[in-house]
Amino acid sequence: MNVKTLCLAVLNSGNSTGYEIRKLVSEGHFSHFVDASFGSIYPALKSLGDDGLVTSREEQQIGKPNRKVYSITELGQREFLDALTKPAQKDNFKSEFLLLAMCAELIERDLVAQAIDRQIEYLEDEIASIDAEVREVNMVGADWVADYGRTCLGSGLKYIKENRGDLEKIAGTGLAGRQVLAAE
Amino acid sequence: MNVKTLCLAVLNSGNSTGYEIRKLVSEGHFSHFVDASFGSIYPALKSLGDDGLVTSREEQQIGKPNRKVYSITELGQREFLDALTKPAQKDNFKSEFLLLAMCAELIERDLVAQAIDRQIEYLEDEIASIDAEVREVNMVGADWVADYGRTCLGSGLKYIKENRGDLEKIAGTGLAGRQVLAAE
DNA sequence: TAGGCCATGTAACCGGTTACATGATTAG
DNA sequence: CTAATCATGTAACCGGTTACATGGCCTA
Repeated sequence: MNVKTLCLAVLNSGNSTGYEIRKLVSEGHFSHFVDASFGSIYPALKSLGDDGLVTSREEQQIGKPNRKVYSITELGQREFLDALTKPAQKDNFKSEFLLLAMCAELIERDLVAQAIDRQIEYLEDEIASIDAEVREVNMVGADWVADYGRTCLGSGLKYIKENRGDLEKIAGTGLAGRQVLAAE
Repeated sequence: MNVKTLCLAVLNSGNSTGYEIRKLVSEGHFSHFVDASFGSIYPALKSLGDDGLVTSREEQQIGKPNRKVYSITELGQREFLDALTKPAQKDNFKSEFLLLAMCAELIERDLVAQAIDRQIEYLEDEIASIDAEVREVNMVGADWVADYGRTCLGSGLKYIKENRGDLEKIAGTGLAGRQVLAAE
């Protein structure tokens, strides 16, 4: 999923500016499963315009900089539908926390506990922001996606809270055996 | 989390070759929360060697190409611990499926149903491979991580199976209203 | 008056992927 | 006989980020 398609997706549900797309995509409700920054969104929008997939009109504002409102064209809609027709790329998940958890035996207990605390806080924040953001998007599918997110994050959070003891128990147990391993 | 640190993490739990690291990291048990390819792992290993964080020795094999077995040094272990001490980067999750789900109203019902089928299959595969791979890693934390993965993926899978009807119901409902939106 | 928000845009940089080169062995 | 597995490595390329430039308005 490249930034162009992402822009089309957002614009497909209503007109928007580059600034707003970035906000939605990297702070708002979309931010939980996609991401993009100014440096890729503005060029993408420009290129989409060149290809006739979007149009734009400049809007004056009082006391604020002009904004360039983009709308998707029929061609753009077709392009977007096309992109969705081909099998979606698999989900992509990266987690430093899980890497640390995997290596727990080699890390001091305090450090592991700290990492767990931070992860819990992070997951709780994430869930809270889903609740807050879902109202800002006028798409029917948003509620379904929000529920899905709450479910997954919630079950992960519950697992960590209930089983953190097990991880903390094994923390540091590999430190003594390290010399043996190194000598091999 | 860059590839170098990732290599240190793997090597911290035992000696390994570039080939094996890639397998573990992009097909094996690590692959569910990190990723890297040959083109980044081999240069990373080389650079780690230059910095004295790992050592390597070449091993002859009969009927197979030589393998270069890397071991982490004490310096490397310290470096790795250091990397883990600073707060972990937040989890990073990307999902084309959720983007599609979010836009469900603008997509034909069949297409949505198809995407859901594929997502279910993907999640089931993912869970099955966790079960298969966890035995291949000799780290105590692996079981905890595997359980975490099963929990999260399982709850997501369950949600999709139970609520797919709701999503399919709203699929395509936005297609008629599109003209109105475009005219605005 | 300092910092944050609104708002658009560019250029340098970088981490990583893709594809290629090489080649023996083994399984189907 | 073909394809896959083992195994290491390089080079071109690319998508995207980071940081910068610009500047008015509003809030603390």
